Amino acid sequence: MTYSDKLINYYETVARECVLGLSLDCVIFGFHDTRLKVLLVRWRGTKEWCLPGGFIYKTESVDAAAGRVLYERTGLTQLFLQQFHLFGDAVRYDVENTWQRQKMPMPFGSGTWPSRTISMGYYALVDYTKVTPTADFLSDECDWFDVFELPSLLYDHRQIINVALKTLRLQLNWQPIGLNLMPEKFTIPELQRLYEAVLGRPLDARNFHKKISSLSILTRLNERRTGGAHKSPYLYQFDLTNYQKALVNGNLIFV
Amino acid sequence: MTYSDKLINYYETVARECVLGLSLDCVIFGFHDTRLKVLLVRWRGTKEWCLPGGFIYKTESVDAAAGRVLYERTGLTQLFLQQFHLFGDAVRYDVENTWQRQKMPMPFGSGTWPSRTISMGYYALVDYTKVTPTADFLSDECDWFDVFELPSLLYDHRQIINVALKTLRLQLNWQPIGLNLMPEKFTIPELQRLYEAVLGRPLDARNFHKKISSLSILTRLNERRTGGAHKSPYLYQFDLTNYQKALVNGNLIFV
DNA sequence: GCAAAAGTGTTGTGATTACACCCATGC
DNA sequence: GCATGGGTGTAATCACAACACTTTTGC
Repeated sequence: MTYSDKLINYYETVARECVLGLSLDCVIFGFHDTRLKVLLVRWRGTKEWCLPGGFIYKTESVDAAAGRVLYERTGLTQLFLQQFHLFGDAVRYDVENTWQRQKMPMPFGSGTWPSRTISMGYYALVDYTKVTPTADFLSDECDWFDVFELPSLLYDHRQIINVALKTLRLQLNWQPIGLNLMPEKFTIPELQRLYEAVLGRPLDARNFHKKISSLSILTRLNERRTGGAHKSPYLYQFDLTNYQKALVNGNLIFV
Repeated sequence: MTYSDKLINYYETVARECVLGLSLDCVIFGFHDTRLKVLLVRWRGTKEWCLPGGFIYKTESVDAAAGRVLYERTGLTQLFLQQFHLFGDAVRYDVENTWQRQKMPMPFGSGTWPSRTISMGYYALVDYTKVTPTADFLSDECDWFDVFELPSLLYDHRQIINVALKTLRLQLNWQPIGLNLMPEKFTIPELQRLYEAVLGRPLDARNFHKKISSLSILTRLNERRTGGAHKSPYLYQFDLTNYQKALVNGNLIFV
């Protein structure tokens, strides 16, 4: 059985068992080395990348389907995962061009397969250090990219990432961004780098420290991060109880 | 041809021409007599109400489909219309119970019709005075209801309205709520009633007046609203240029 | 005249911003 | 010892919340 046959077989299975005409695209954000990252997969046999995505089983909730896609690519469960936009334009991208770039028999126009696909966008925030990027049946590779240095993307996925980033910025104050993107232990300057990476502008270290401290959402550990050619910063971890309270009160403001 | 036959015919047409398994529900907010209103339709031959909704033609954008549904129920075009949530639980409501309450042959389980429906929620803000509520093929009646005094609703539509209201409250500061819900000319106390209706709590008249004035988004007209047994308030209208600026700056804050 | 709502200003408080120096570490 | 980044406090400004009385109108 050639890969091409397998692919056709795959689309037949999807057409039988999944909701037709609706798909998911997941923008998975991570944070590493002062940069905001996004997880992409490389389409099999090509140099084209795209967002991890998938279909929804007929008896599965849409949120659960998004969780499943994320688990398959990252190995993580219980992620921070959130709807952000339904991409439903009548013509979202150049189907012909995309088909050629994917170098694969695509099911478009086959009768059972719809000629256009509506896609629900989810974004996820994950701890970069805990992710094991894993390719799937349709892809050769799965890897992180700097959100400001993206490769050539299939479909309208660049636009989807832009909308996700815009949403992330708006929700920075109301959502547990730090909690989900940082590793368990981290320093305050590292957390500041995350906020700076998301907002795209520098923040004042003293004001950041003061603000974070005033929220009582962090616990200082009796450990320091050593190795840098400078004063060793303290390590912190989130105080979950107080973090929840601060979120409910909408106090996490860095606009 | 009986109505029942027509209904079956309708669902067959939808199955042929529309995206299957995905529908729209529109929460249309209006403001009248100091109360926040929502537009509902009464299911034909029953006392059950539900949100105006519809399906998406295969070649139509989802946003355009929502605009179409709204036009059909209100007669308005160019409405403020916004996605707010995708309702995609595997089991959203008791299908059997709903079917009985609708007293109609429903297409569920007919083979071509999917056994579950995912629904995209849109909310719209409209000028109550300009709306002509119009029933459709599936409904006997279309009318406004106080958002806090809703009748018995089909499906999970009460929950959808709750989510829409929550979204509206969150977006009160960032979206042109007043511009879309108020008639062309209005008084500042009337605008204050709208904010109070959305937020569900009273606001201080002096602070409200001061805040609104400081934004320079209103133009005072040389007219007053007469007829009340009290001092006649000035009429105002929105200064669109400055309104847009204030929105971009995120200044419209009444949290 | 009287009831009902409109219109208006000041003050206190809390949050945000701007800003500069010393300290610890690795090399 | 020196370069690098970490850690810390104060003062000015701004936005928001609390608060009371006079004016206008219809009846």
